Amino acid sequence: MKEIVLEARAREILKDIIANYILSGEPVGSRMVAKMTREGLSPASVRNVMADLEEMGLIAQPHTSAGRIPTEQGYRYYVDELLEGGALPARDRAVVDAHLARVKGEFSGTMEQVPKLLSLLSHHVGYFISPPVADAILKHIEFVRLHERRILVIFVDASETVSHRILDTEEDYEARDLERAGRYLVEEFSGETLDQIRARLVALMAEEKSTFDHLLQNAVALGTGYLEAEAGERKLVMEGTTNIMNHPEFADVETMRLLFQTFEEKHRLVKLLDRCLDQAGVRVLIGSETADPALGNLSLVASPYRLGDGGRGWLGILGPTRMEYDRAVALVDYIARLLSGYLTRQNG
Amino acid sequence: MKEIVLEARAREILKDIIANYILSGEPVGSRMVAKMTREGLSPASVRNVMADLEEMGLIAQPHTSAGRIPTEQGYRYYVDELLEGGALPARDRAVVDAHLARVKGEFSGTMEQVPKLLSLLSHHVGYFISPPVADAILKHIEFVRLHERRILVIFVDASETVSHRILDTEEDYEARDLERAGRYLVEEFSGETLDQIRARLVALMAEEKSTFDHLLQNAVALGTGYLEAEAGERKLVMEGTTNIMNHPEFADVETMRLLFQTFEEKHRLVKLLDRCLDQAGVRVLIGSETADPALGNLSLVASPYRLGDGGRGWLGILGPTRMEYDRAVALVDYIARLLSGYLTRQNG
DNA sequence: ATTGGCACTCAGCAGTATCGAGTGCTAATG
DNA sequence: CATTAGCACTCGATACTGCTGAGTGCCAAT
Repeated sequence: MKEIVLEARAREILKDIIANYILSGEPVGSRMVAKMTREGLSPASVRNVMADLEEMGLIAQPHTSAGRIPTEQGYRYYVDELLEGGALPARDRAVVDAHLARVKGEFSGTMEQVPKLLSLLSHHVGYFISPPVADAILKHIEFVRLHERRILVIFVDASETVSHRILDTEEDYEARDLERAGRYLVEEFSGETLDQIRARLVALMAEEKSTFDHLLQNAVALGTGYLEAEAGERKLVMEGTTNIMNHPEFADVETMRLLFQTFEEKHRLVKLLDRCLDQAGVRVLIGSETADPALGNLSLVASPYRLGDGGRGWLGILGPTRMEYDRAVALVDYIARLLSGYLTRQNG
Repeated sequence: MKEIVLEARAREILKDIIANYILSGEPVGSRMVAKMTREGLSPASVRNVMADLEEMGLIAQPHTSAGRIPTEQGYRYYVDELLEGGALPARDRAVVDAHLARVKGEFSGTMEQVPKLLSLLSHHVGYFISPPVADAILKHIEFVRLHERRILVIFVDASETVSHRILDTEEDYEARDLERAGRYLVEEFSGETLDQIRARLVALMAEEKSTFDHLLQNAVALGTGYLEAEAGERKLVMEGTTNIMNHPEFADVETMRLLFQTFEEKHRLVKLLDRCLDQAGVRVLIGSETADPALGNLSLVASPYRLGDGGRGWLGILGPTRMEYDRAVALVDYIARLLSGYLTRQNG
């Protein structure tokens, strides 16, 4: 995409148009802008500039006799160039602090609270995506015999996330062996990520094949069984989806139906964010940039967070393209930083 | 409520009106009914009967020059008196059988599949409510030391439901003691419900207070800690909420917003069903009978299921009052019976 | 008891007129 | 030469109109 350069006045006017539209939701006319802008420009002059902005594709008219609304590119420019990254208001910071302090360090509580907070303070949809299980750090693992050839695997992550899975095995294991297998795995691999463990297990098996005793083989078999089942999985929690309905641009029932169906297939959003996994800091995807037609004209504000050394997850806000980006970015950024601090400290 | 008695012809006509309205969603006029009814009644005669039915409050006109639609009482009469309880079509039975066979006996899988099935086959919202935790039967319990004074309790139910909870304790327990405590509880209380266990624990403590060794005290303390935290809790899974949007009677965005907000507070539905816990068999609540204004003109079809001896849960369908009650009832009934069979057998 | 006939009601729809917000262009202005 | 006042024009929104047709209630005829 070619660089867009605007002189000061055009920038000012574009900013006014977008800011106004975000607040009111209605097309902004030249008179309105003329009133807002500091220097007493006449509507006619403003119109000239607006014509230029329209030619550049930054704003558009819904119909001939209407004011202008931002295009996606307009929002893009606004977010990239015109937003001065203010801090989150103290009031909101206090709310976040209070809620997160209560679940400090406990991952499952965090997973509940964060999307609620994001939704509450933004009035949009808040989401929280856990790091991939493959990056989880082993703290404890336990095998429980349920029946013959049916074993419950319980896995505890360094951040105290508990997950479990029922495995149907070929062989029938005895409770005592399972216990020892679990203890062995904890002693040997505690503190490593599942990916690392998997790698070392394979290496160990190749290297010392002959010297393996039955116990170790069991542990390995069960461990890899668990790993394979869980590996790429991530959990997504969304909160406040009904907020979407408050916005007039989604008054159309058909659009809404599509949208909510998308919400039900959560993995889509996860995939979407995986594509920009490399990025650090807050990232904003506007409208069609999400590359998911079902998301229609929604925007996504996302930030990664670090879970100790154990991997990265995502959190953020999903709302209409007409969103208060400054607030949204500040909020997401604040929570992501705070959370990384908590979870990392807790884990060190 | 006073008994309503109708002669054969009125019953026939009422049934035709409601059946037709359920299918078409549009008010049914006298001409329409005259065409359907076997004996060649003229529209004028039908009108007379309709006037009677309206007087009795079973049907109503949305406006003067429109046909009739059923009132809530009309639906009530229809469901109670006019519905011949046909069996679920073989086609649907096959779908249910196929899906449930795959998760046969495994509770967590069932909990996922059942609401999906209900939603899929009814095109409405399917829900599934687990039995209260207090009725769960202990199969295995395990304590894991996470930090000092921070313990993970893992509880496995006879139906292989796994739940866990993190407890912050007063005392710092050693890993070895925790292990022994867990083993003690399993040996002593395995096969009993949490409620029974709680009762016996209290009794034991009162009775042999002096002879208690430290270990047992620990086990009791931890066990009751877990019990108190979890006791009344039940889980609710809902599926297919977007189906609601397909129905024209919910085209209004404001109604829909309210409805979805209600869906987010799941406990409401649970409470609702707890009020009719005594009932056996399929139960139908129509419109305001749900006693929850936010549910607007929705109806609820519900049936309890038995989880072995371990307690009862609920499953069912939530849809517009204009619902194919015969199909819905047959579906809910079939799944509830099938499930009770599976889960009970598995557990014996 | 049933039914044909008839006057009546009323939602929905299409057509029409009006209004006003906002534009683009042009000519006048400092 | 940038700015601006003025003006003709466009077009969505709104309100009013009349028409149509589905459906009713009632009454008199069968």
